[in-house]
Amino acid sequence: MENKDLARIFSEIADILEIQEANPFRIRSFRRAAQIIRDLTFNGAQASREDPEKLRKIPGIGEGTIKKIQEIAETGASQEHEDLKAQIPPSLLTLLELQNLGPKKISLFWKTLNIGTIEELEKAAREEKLRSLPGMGEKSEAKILKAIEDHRLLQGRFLLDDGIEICQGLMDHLKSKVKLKRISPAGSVRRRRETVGDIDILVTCDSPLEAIDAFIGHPDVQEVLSQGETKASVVLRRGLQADLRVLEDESFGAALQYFTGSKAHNVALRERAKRRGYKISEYGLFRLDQSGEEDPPEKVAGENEEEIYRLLGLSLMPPEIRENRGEIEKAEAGQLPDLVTLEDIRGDLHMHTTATDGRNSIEEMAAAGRAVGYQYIAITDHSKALAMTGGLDEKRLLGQMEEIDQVASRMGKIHIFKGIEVDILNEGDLDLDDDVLSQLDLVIVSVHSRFNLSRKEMTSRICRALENPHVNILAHPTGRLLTKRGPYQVDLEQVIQTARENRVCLEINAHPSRLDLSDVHCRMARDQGVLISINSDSHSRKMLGYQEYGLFTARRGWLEAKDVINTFPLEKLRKVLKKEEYPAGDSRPEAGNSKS
DNA sequence: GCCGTTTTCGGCCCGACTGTTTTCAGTCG
Repeated sequence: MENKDLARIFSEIADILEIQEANPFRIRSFRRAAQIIRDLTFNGAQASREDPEKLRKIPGIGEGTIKKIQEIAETGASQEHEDLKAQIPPSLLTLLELQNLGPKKISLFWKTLNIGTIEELEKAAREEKLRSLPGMGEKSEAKILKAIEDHRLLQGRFLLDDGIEICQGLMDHLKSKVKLKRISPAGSVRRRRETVGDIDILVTCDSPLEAIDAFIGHPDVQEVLSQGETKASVVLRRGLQADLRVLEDESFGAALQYFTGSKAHNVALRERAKRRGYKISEYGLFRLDQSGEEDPPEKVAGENEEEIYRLLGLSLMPPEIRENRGEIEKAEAGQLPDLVTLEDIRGDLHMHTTATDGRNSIEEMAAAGRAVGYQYIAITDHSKALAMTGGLDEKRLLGQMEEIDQVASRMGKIHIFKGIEVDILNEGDLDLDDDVLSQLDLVIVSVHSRFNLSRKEMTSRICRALENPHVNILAHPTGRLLTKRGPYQVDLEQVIQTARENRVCLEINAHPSRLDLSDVHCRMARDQGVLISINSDSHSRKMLGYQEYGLFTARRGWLEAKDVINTFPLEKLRKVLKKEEYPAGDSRPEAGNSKS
């Protein structure tokens, strides 16, 4: 039993209790437990049997939680969870995924109109049956229809971290069951797209049928869609489709190229091949005879990707940029970007501590940063407007700055920047006084409220904040939550220009559910010479590892190390934060020519 | 459900916004 599965049970219990209007503090306990379990650095189910004291010592985990974990570890389920599920329609919880719809409203709709599914809710809203309910009106009805529309648009895709994890699990399973020669993920997982629609795995081996059997025999397989000698398709328990293809060694590279895509990239590549007298397929690159007929086709490449690209006059390009956004032209000219790598990253400039809504102390975060080899980190807790997190006011912030000095003197080796993630208020004012901001090394600004301003209002609100001379970084610039909430309306071109003029950097928030800036906007910023900071926005030390996902997005946005400030050595970064330097893009040859 | 302690039960991050009300409930972060 994985921590994620355990955590899901606890949070579902909380969801159902909430709909039933149970004791809110009990609900909060379940949620807290779910969060803690999700973030455990060891297997919780296993610990509950072998060393329950290890769990008991964690604040927020009490006897009740431990008993539940033990029960789930032993029986695979929790009786209370099962009982609760039996009391509501199974689909009721999915209504919680709709924006602006919480447990109270859902409970009301269910109890008065017997609404248990999104479809029923939509019907009721269209028939104007909701508006007569207490606390409801025309506008609420319209908002619900909008939320349903948003939900449909975002449905059916999974976050990249889930995709990678599920894919890795399947690959590990295959490797443990069958002797494989080669194995690789393909598709959007390999391209590191921010969300993935399905999982593609390619293998070569001597016994294809065994590979197929092992694949469909995975414990998470819920349904086998198709099963043949070289290919199988399944639906996994979590609703995601996965495909396995078993190949010959000599066509592995061709298949990898073909199934990695993207579709647009492949179409462009096939056109190019045809112009040059080739045909390209999942089985290889074939030279056609003079007449353009393929009889007999001569296979000239297929075992590895590099050969195929080389014969088409192209250097091999990283999977992340295969989107037909100009990479083929650059590859032809030998001008592919030298993409930033994880090894280039020297620090993390956005993280929280127990002073607000983080779960580790300054010292713990610094130690964790040092452990991953960082030269510097920045402590950037929330400001007071975010009351729910216990955001810092001026006085507490000054206290924290002193504390950072003390920790820094103890820690040595890793540099700790004193920072803040200060809220951008309604009109673009900042939530803390300028004279305190001026004493910090690093000021991050971000929007956490009033997401539905008009595009014009939001743009001017954000730009006004960027004009404050103390501001260094705009965090999660569009506020989106992948698969849950779209970006707020904002003119990013205007924001990018304002950032450039004021020597402000834009963030790639590396949290897998944000990845904000997106790859495309990242490229846009880069082309305008705006510097980027890749930040984990960690709320616990474990989350420092999210940097990898920010890095994927940066690579998909064509960033090189010189575009990313947290690849800079300490002294250079200091100058950027003081706005003495802003070494980006002044003479970027392709500035303004990004092809999309 | 968890915690701390006043060892046996009471308290448990909260402010802003929206749409509905005519003083507030629900949702979000």
